[in-house]
Amino acid sequence: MEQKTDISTLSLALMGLIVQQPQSGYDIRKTFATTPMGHFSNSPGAIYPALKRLEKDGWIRGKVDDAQALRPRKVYEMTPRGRGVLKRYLRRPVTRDDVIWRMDDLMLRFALMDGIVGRAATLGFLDSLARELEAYVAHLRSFLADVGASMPAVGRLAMEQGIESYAVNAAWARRAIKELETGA
Amino acid sequence: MEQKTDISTLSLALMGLIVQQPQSGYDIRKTFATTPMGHFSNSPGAIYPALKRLEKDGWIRGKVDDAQALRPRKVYEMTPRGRGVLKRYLRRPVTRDDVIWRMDDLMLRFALMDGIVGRAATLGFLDSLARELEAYVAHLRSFLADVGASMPAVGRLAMEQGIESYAVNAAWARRAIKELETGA
DNA sequence: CGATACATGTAACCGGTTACATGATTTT
DNA sequence: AAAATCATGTAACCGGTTACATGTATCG
Repeated sequence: MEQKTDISTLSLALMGLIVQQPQSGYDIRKTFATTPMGHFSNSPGAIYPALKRLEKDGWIRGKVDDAQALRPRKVYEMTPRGRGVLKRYLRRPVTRDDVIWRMDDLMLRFALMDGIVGRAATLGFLDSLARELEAYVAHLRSFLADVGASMPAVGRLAMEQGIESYAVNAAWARRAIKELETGA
Repeated sequence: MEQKTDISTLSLALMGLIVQQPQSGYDIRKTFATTPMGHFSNSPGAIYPALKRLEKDGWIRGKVDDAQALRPRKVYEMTPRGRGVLKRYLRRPVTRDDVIWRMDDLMLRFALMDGIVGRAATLGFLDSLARELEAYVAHLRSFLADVGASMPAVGRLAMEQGIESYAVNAAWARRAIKELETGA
């Protein structure tokens, strides 16, 4: 029995909302439309099919709620199996590839994990995130030091923008660790 | 005669390399593999089909170079039509949607535009980029001020990360303007 | 009566990812 | 002889985007 371990960022966002409180696709769309969570999509043509897939995989379960709505709503809730998959996914180590290719995904994982796998795991996550970011920043800086002189000004500036972005994320992660350790 | 105006980030990166110097898919892959440009893809299954599409659209033209290679290389060069499309694309105004959904694309546009549409356009681009970023940061900050108190600590921290990223990009854009104005 | 909110969906399209194929030459 | 380099590609799959479809109920 092979275990599928890959989850798209959108699916992760959907599960992250559903795990906090059972809700319908429409509810999710409203959240996406009114908060920065909308960063993860805003089109029904992505959300409804994604919910179907999650249901087909047995990670969420939809119940038709015909009670008082104009049109029957389908309220999804997490299955135990889905919770397990989600926990495993959230506990995956942070890789270099993640920080290069999937920063969005990492931030979403961070936002969800505290409530699902606990504070200790969150702190560990932030620490490894900071390490990977710092290592990557060092790599980019040395690349820039090597070839920067021979690059046109705009090329150098573009690289600096990238480096600064990663660096500010690393600093943020360090600060987040402190806040979570001292705060509640 | 409708004019297609949409260009994927990968296609833009390909044209950006080819416009600077005619080259083959393999050359491009090497650049992607050894520089941060690799951020825009690294798989032949994306690059070769994308080159074919660009050729089919008449934006680039490939010539087989059978000279001394082990296996014949196909060297692509820009067509006048392709140059026109590229210029028009690079001159498009910066929108709010761009900064939310396509920051990568914006940075690539910045890196390419100086050489293709000139310094003045680049400075104008940076100014409107900074404005859009600052406006979006203000929007996010006011959202956070409204609902931040009622959010869990990790939610607030996640939002702060996003805000800081945009803010550092805005500051970078302002600094880039100064450097490009005073430098060469 | 028309617009808006509620609520869920489908179909066509596009393009990126993964994995594999091909085949010559040079290096170990 | 095996592995790596040069160089280009294809096929299957997946999932996101866009645009459209559907139907009720309430509000102005």
